[in-house]
Amino acid sequence: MPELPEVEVTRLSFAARIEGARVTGVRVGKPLRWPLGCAPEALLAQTVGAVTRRGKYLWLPLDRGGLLMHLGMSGSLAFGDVDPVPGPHDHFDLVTTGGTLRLTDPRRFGAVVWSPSSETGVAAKRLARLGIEPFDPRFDGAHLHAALRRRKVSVKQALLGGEIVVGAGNIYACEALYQAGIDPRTRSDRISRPRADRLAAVIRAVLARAVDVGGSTLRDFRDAHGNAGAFQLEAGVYGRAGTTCQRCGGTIRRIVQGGRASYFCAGCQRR
DNA sequence: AAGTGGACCTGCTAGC
DNA sequence: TGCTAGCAGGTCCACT
Repeated sequence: MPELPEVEVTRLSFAARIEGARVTGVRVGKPLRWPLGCAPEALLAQTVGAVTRRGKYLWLPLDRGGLLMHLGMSGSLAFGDVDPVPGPHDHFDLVTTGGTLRLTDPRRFGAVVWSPSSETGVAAKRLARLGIEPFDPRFDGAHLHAALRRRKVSVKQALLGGEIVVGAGNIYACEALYQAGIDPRTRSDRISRPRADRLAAVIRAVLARAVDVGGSTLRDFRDAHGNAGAFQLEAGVYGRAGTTCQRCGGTIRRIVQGGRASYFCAGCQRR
C-alpha cells in the first residue's frame, strides 16, 4: 500500500503531536516482518523526538536509540485516542503521554524494529541499500541517467527496486512512466539523457502531487487522523486496464513485470 | 554481480 | 448463495 507519499502523509499527520511525548506503555500483537529487537519494557519512560522518513521507512527517535517502522503492503498508523480494545490486525501500540501510536497491518509485511541509531544496527542494515531521495536536489536527470545506464532490467523494475531512487512503488512508478511517455518495458540502459531528464522531473512531480492530495487510498490507507487519500482519483493508468487514455485515446494495458502488474498506454508510451 | 522467481500473510473480488 | 482462484500499495532471500 504505502509508497513514499502515503508514508510522508502519515508522518506529517502525527509527527508534531508525538514529539516530546513520553512512552508509558507498549503492546505487541502478532509477529510482524522482523522482531522488535528489544524488550518492550525497555522503551518505557523514553521521550519521542522528531519523526523522520527515509524512503518508505519512518524513524522514531527515542532517548536511547529509536524505532524503525515500515508499513509493508497493508499497514497504517493511527495516533491519538485509539480503541482500548485492539482489533485483530492491531499489532503494535506505543502508548505515550500524547496519545497512542498504533500500527494496524492485516498482512503483517510491516515492521517495528528498535535500533541503537538510524545510522547503526538494524536501521543501518535496512537503509543501507536505498537510493537517493526523490526530493534531494542531487536527484536529477544526470543522476538518473547514470544509474539507469548500469542496469539491464526494464526501467519499471529499476524504479521499483529503490536502489536508484526511493519512494516510487507500483502506483507511482506506473504514473511517472506514463507522464514521461516511456514504455515500462524499455531497458534501463536504453533510456536517453533527455528522457531521463523528463523522467526525473515527473517522478518528483508525481510524488509531490500525491503528498499534496493525501496519498492514494486504494482500499485501506489512512493517515494517522483516519483520513483517506485522493490521488487514485487522478491516476492516469494505474488500475485502469481496458479504459481509454485521457491523453491520446489509446487503450490502457496491464502486463506483468517481475511478478508485479504494470499499467501503461500502448499509444503514447514509447520504447 | 545482476537478474529472476518465490516467499512472507490475509482479505477482498470476480467468476463459476 | 457459496466456494475458489487470483490479485493486492513491499521487501528479502536463495539461486542461476
